[in-house]
Amino acid sequence: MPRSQRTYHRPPKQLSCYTCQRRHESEWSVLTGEDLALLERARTTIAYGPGQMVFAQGNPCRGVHCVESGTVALRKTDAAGNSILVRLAHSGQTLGYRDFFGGGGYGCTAEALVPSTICEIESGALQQLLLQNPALGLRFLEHLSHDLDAAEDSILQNVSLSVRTRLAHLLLTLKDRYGVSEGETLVLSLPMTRQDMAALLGTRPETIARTISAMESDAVVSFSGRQVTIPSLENLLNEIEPN
Amino acid sequence: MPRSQRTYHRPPKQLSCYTCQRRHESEWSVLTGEDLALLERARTTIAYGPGQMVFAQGNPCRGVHCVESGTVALRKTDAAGNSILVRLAHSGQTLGYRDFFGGGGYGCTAEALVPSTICEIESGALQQLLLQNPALGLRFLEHLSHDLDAAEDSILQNVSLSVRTRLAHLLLTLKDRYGVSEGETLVLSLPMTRQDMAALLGTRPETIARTISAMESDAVVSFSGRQVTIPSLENLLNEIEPN
DNA sequence: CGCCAGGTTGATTTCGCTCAAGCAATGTGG
DNA sequence: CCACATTGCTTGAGCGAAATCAACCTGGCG
Repeated sequence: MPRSQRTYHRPPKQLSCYTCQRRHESEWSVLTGEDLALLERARTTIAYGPGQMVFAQGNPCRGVHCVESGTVALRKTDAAGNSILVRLAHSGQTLGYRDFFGGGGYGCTAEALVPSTICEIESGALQQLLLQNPALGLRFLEHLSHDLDAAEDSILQNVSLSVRTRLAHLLLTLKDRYGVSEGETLVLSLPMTRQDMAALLGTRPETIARTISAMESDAVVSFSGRQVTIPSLENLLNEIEPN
Repeated sequence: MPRSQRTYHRPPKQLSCYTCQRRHESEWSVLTGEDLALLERARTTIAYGPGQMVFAQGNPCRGVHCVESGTVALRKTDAAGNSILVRLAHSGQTLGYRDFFGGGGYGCTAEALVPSTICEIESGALQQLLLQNPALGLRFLEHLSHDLDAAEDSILQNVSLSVRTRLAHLLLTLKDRYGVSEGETLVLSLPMTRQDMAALLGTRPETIARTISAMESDAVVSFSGRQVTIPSLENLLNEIEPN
């Protein structure tokens, strides 16, 4: 359950697809001229606070969502109420395309973890763009392929690797985006709670806590709230190659 | 390791995209006229025997593959040698599109489980078709979206459900394609070994054997080689709703 | 101040893995 | 045609990683 479902929105600063730096990293980079103008017209920008929901699993898909800034968690819940954190989405990434193409409702719930600015592209315009510009579809195909690849890797990881190894993997993927290097040591500030980490690794919060203290007593990492200190990247890398 | 990697091929009977019944269930159903003619020209048909490899993980992607008849297993192996069966592909389904769109090599190995006839569509032609006909790309986007959805469901299942429940799920999904109803009881002939079932559920062959005998002593199912008898579908359905 | 969600720690249990042995069916070569 | 290897399957014994249940701590906040 997201911390807050209130519809409080920070007033977004003025954005435009023409000036958006993120656009060049995204699928929309293939658009020019009239196509880009259509995108601009179909866009709505909304600012979300931490804990606010961007869209909810099962709701009809309104369009796709571009993260201009911030971090968004995608959660999936099954009928029995079990839930996992499918993945994190960062600035420059597009959300909800899976649901747009697949039809039906959203397959997961999206929740902003930190203050985030997100543009929403309305379905009709997107449909039109895709039919006008095959290159856009190809970009989405590429994106979706990589996501599928990542999902399959994640299945394989879950069945074959220990929680400790998976946690090491997670920290290593987070370091690029949230880490600051201070000489030899590396400091990262986690964008999420331990419960979220547990949901991401397909385990329980207690297990995360235990694994963290085990790694701390081996001096591989040092946690303090959401601050993680990694004295030697070398040691952390050794965690994922146990042989 | 596939049973056989010999390049022995049964002579395929003459096929054509124009007469292919499977085409209407597939992405290619949106093609007409010159596009369809291009598809026909880019097609090569190959017949595979059980255990033969259609393509291997890591190899460069030659194009996409359409299953005209048969059943194909898609396996994925990680660096440490752990392997899972990602999914099964049946007649009318297209394989290798993920790898085509994502670039790089094939992300998994495809192996025919039963005698199968598979058409290969060469990359260049596919690229051209996608640029000429945006609707084709949309069909692939839809397909890929569903696959991603299935992969995420599978992650959720693996972490939250017991092997017994997952096995019940598997039998229920197989019943539509491989089951024959005999009055009240249902008989299905599995297209795969128990080892494959284990790989599909992310577990070990021993665990599958144990789970099967547990379910047999509860009279939910009855196995005899690859023949499974389900006296009451009701009972099997109860397995997946334990409350 | 007390509440509460998030986090930690401990004790116990359990599910599934590992290792190991044995069996049946199939295939192979002498 | 038999001896032997191979492959798939089953069963047993023991173990271990992680889940569960439960208590307790901590910091933020109304």
